[in-house]
Amino acid sequence: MSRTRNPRAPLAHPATAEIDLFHVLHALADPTRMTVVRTLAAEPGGERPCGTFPVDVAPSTLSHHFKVLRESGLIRQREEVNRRITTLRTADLEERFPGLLATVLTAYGRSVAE
Amino acid sequence: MSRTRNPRAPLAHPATAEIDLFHVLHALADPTRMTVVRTLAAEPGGERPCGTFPVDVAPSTLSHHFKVLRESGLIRQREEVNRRITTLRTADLEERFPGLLATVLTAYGRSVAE
DNA sequence: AACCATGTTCGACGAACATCGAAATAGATA
DNA sequence: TATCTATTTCGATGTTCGTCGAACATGGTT
Repeated sequence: MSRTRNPRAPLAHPATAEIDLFHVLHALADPTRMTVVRTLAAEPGGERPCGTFPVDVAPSTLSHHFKVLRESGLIRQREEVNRRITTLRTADLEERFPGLLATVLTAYGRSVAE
Repeated sequence: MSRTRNPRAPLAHPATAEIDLFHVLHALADPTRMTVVRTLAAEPGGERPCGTFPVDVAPSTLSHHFKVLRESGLIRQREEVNRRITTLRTADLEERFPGLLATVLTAYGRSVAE
């Protein structure tokens, strides 16, 4: 018995009804994670692999942020060939907290525009 | 020279244009602070002294939360006789991030109602 | 002058967080 | 099979956070 790792955990996502507002707000209160969310929201129906986000952190750090986003219910990730594809849970968020995501993204757009 | 304290600092508030979205989201991502905001929002034009909020933390802890809320731009505090009166910066928030506060408060109402 | 009420600052604590580098996993390719 | 690519997990580090109790500041009351 040498290794007791848990590689490739089964990617748990909260159900729509279980999405917690405080977790969502906390997840959005970070520039790197906001960039991820905003990038996904920019292209409707957008999916993209982890490596393609315009963020400036180490891969392991980004992986951590994906976990936070996933567990908060903001994004969904599915396994694919050699990639992990990320999508925004737009509809689920809209069902759980109507208007929240759009309003926050608009607010972010404002603050970027000075 | 014995004491180098700074009692009763002059209560700095960010200008409306300087309100930072990440600070706001972070401030709202805490149950105690959310309770403060929600309590103020519940009564239109509501003002109330610090001691009258339905929260369950030590006075010093609450004071800390007020500081976070004040510095994020969510609340305004003014000195009065022996009290410090707190108000929600509803109009300023609306100007800076339209719809954000209302949407978040509605979302919170939802999550409380299960 | 003592006391009380209100709310703050200070200093400490453990928990959570953002970050990284190294090692590991899994599949595709050479 | 060895290697490359994509991404995660692990372990460590330094920082921020939420919390508290103790002490302090201010002003009204006794």
